Amino acid sequence: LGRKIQHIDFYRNDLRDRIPKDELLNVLKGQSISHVFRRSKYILIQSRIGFAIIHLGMTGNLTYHTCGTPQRPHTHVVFKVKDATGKISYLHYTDPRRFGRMAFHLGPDWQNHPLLKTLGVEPLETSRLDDHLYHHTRLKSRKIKTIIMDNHTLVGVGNIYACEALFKASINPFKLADSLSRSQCARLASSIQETLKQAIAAGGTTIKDFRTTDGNPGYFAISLQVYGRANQPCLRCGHAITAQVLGGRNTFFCHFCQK
DNA sequence: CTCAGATCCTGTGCGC
DNA sequence: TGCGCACAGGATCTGA
Repeated sequence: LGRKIQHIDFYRNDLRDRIPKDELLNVLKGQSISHVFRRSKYILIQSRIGFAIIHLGMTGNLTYHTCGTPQRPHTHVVFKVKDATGKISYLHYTDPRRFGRMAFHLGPDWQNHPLLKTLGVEPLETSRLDDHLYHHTRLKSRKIKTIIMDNHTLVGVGNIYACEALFKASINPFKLADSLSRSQCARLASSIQETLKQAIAAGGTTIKDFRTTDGNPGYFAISLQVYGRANQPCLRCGHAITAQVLGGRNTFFCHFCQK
């Protein structure tokens, strides 16, 4: 916060989408950073002009360096930053699989950006997530797992946490959404919140690539109850965990515990 | 309305 | 040892 972006170097511009270089320079170059926050998995960096919007995708990360030249392969963007004392540092955007994304928004109304305006609720900032889930599941014949992974319903729940939350709530991922009772919605809502809180407290889930901002892996993987445990015994009942594709994603659950 | 399948991408881990 | 292939995942799009 308060630091000034002096320059941005782009080493390639094809992430998931083309990086809007000129627009990002317009928003950030010569400007000081007034606010940094996130909505869903999008990081927003605010200046007087507008916002840079950054999604890290699967394998993206932002790290500080004293050197402006890329230190690792797959460093695609480098922000040159000056603090109040005049000290220069460099924020490197690195993303091997280039599933990440950079976008921009002019003016203060970031909520209207096309990537952000259709997003559902923040699960940890919604007091009645149970009601929200109940209303969102009525008259829906989709399977419940695809509903909680859909960012139009709520954000932040990817494949790993969807599997874990459904196990915690004892709900079968293939169950049709509108067949969930009110109490099942309540159980699912609190399971989602608990799962996310526990994962955040553990520093996230590292399967392979993920690193926290200090460069360490996240330790939630050791707490996973079902994800990645196909054919291993359910930790609650001992029956074998099932792996089955749902919505194009491998889905892990216990046939016996999850109804 | 819903879903399967494809798409974007690279590192990894497997079988042969 | 080395090659080819399947797989992982967030978000979105197409066609059925």
